[in-house]
Amino acid sequence: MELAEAKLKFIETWGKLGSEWGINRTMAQVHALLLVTPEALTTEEIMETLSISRGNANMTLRDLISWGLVEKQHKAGERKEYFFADKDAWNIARQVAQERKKRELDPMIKVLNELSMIKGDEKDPQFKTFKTSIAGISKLAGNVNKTLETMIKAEENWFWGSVFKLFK
Amino acid sequence: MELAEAKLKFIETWGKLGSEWGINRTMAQVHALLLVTPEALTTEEIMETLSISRGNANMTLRDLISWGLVEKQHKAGERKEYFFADKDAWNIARQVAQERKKRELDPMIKVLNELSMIKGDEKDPQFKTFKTSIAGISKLAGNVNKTLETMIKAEENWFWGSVFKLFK
DNA sequence: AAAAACTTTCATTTTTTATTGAAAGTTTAA
DNA sequence: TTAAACTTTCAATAAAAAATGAAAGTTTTT
Repeated sequence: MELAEAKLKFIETWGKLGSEWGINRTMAQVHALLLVTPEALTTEEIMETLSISRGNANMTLRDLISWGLVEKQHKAGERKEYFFADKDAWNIARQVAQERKKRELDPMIKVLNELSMIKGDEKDPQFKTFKTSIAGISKLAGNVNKTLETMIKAEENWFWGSVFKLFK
Repeated sequence: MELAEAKLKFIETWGKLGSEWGINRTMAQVHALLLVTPEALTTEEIMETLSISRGNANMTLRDLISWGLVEKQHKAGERKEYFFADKDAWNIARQVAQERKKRELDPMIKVLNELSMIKGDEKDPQFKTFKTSIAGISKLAGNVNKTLETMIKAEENWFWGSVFKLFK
């Protein structure tokens, strides 16, 4: 396989994975492109390589920046903005974990806490099932939350080292 | 908050979470409904409660069964099928982990392995960046994979106990 | 063997999500 | 100050995903 072909394959695969996990395919593709590109790229270059419009490229890049996965760069004497992705997989994972926690897990936990409060007749099977199910999901969400907090702060080797020491 | 209201809130929230994670909102809602319902429900009841069509209910339930989250039940002397969800959050998490691993992580790892094979000029920055990025992602994917394998086989208390012993 | 009770399929429609591109906005340079 | 270089916005359009519902399929009962 040629390098060019491999890059395309990676962009396609990363895009597909993203879309399966609720991340806009184009956004994942732009990220993939930047991941396999040593230099920072301009909007123009990204538009051309991925055949997307200026508007799409602009909004996608803004999104990637808001996810903390891409940063703007400026080259001396040039007006254009360049975009560059952190290539470190652990940083990427932490960043994604942090954002999804903030955007999705934290609000979920908030709702679960509200729902846990509900009072009712302990003899009513409807009530009991509700209580028990919510409690179980709350507990799980709490454990995931703690693990993510640890991960977000952790250094890669320490984290996996810790995990695998026990799992062996 | 009334129980009925709380149920609706849970169904809505679970549906939203699902859609953010690439799972059809209706599918997550049907799952949520079954999670807070002690008895098994018929297609008819699900259709009515969630205001969805017969076709949608049928396909969604089949999907949930294929994810291992819901099972069919038959009541003696009745022709209708009833649907019931496992309420155990750890079972649900394991089941989802197992399916997503199979459907998404495993294929990703396969592609990453192919892409890792590529040979080229170590002096070429394009090539070097590609190699390094893919290697980093591969390593991460491998660690996630191992952790999921452990989790899928694990008993809940042992798993979280192990994780938190180290993280403290 | 025909009707009744129920489930599944799938072409069509609806809804949701993503993309386009031209116009408006902004910043720098002439 | 105005033109050039570049970025952002957003109404309109297109594409993708989900939902509908009527017809076809299946199994059981009469």
